[in-house]
Amino acid sequence: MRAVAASLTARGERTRSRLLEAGEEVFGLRGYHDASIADITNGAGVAQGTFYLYFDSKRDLMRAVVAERGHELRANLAHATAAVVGRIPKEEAGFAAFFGWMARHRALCRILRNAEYVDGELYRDWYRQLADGYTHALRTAIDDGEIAQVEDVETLAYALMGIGDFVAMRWLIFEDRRTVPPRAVATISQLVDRALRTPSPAG
Amino acid sequence: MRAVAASLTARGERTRSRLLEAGEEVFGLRGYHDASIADITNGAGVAQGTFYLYFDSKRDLMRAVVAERGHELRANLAHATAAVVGRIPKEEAGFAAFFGWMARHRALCRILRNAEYVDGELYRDWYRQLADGYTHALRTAIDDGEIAQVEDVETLAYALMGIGDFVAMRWLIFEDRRTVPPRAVATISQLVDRALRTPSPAG
DNA sequence: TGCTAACATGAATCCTGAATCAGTTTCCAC
DNA sequence: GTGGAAACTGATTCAGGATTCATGTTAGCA
Repeated sequence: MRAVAASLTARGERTRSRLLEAGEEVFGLRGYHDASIADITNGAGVAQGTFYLYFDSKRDLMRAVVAERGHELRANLAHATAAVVGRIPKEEAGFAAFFGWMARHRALCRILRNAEYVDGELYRDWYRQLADGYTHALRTAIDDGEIAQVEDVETLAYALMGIGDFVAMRWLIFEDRRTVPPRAVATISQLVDRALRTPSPAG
Repeated sequence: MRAVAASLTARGERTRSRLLEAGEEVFGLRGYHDASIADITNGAGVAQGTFYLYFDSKRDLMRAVVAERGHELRANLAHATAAVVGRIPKEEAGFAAFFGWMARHRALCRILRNAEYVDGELYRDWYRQLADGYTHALRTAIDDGEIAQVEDVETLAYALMGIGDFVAMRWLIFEDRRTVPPRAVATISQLVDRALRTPSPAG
């Protein structure tokens, strides 16, 4: 029953986008359940009723925030690695881009952990979409002899994602830092290099 | 203002423990916010008022559940690796024990992701306590030349924890399986072995 | 048997906050 | 400059659920 459905003038577009940003911030700060619509509309500088012109419900906003940022992140990662040659250098560029993006969206980092009970599908999809692309890229690299064989490629993808997620969490959330420190990034490079490099020079 | 404080007869102990178990289950199923006290007391087979004889609040129960299970997990991991010789075999035993324990406590796996906004300290402490012990063990192994040097040992600990967490999530939560499949465990063994093994036989 | 403290009950209270709605304001095409 | 559609407003409604409380039940001990 969204009143302002597909159309949206420039003005409406701006308001929607302000709500989206306020939502990201407030959800990140207070968590989904403790974030009130009033908090969000205050943050966006509109009245409470305005909220429902753009989103069906609080949950609907949450979905929109995660979906929107998910697109951005995946596009960002694709762009950051596209020009890099070789899977291992691509991994390093990918981790750097991931940490950079997450540092700029720390709220989202926290939102995601909250998302499972707001919308289970949403939460799974966030990781699955990342994992699917990742798995495919890794499999190609293995087939091309660029990186070492593994028993299960999908597990490799999840393992690498887990590394990124936890190291980001350690610094950006636990310590509330604005960046992941270089020595942490360097450590990941070492690990990835050792874990993925083919045993002998590829033939 | 907990009525039945430190004393607790056998009967009281039993009731408390039933509430704790019901809490773990219901929090895991519905999430912290959607779990009602009524759900929990139903699950435990007691009346609503009884809840407040044992816990100050819903949040207090959450804390108790996480703290109690945290102790169990750490004890379990310590026990599973104690008799194993060598850091890399210890890692394999540790991952196996972690997956086994998590499979038996899938609710907790989901609860944790929810815990950040219920009690931030609680959430951080869960990982920090694991990471601190882990970091110490890895540093010792590096000093002993058992595993390869890394730039930052704590990052290594978080990276390994992230691998375990994500692979557990993939199978136990996303697929709702009762175990992590052997090929996933084998893949992790390969990765850990490659990432940690010293380049040349240790001197 | 009767007494007391521990344990248990569940209806009633009370507050929070999502969603609604009856109107008001802005914008632009004509 | 006027009509109407698109935006916007914020007080009000309403349901859900955490917590309380007045009261009942059990178990062990003199």
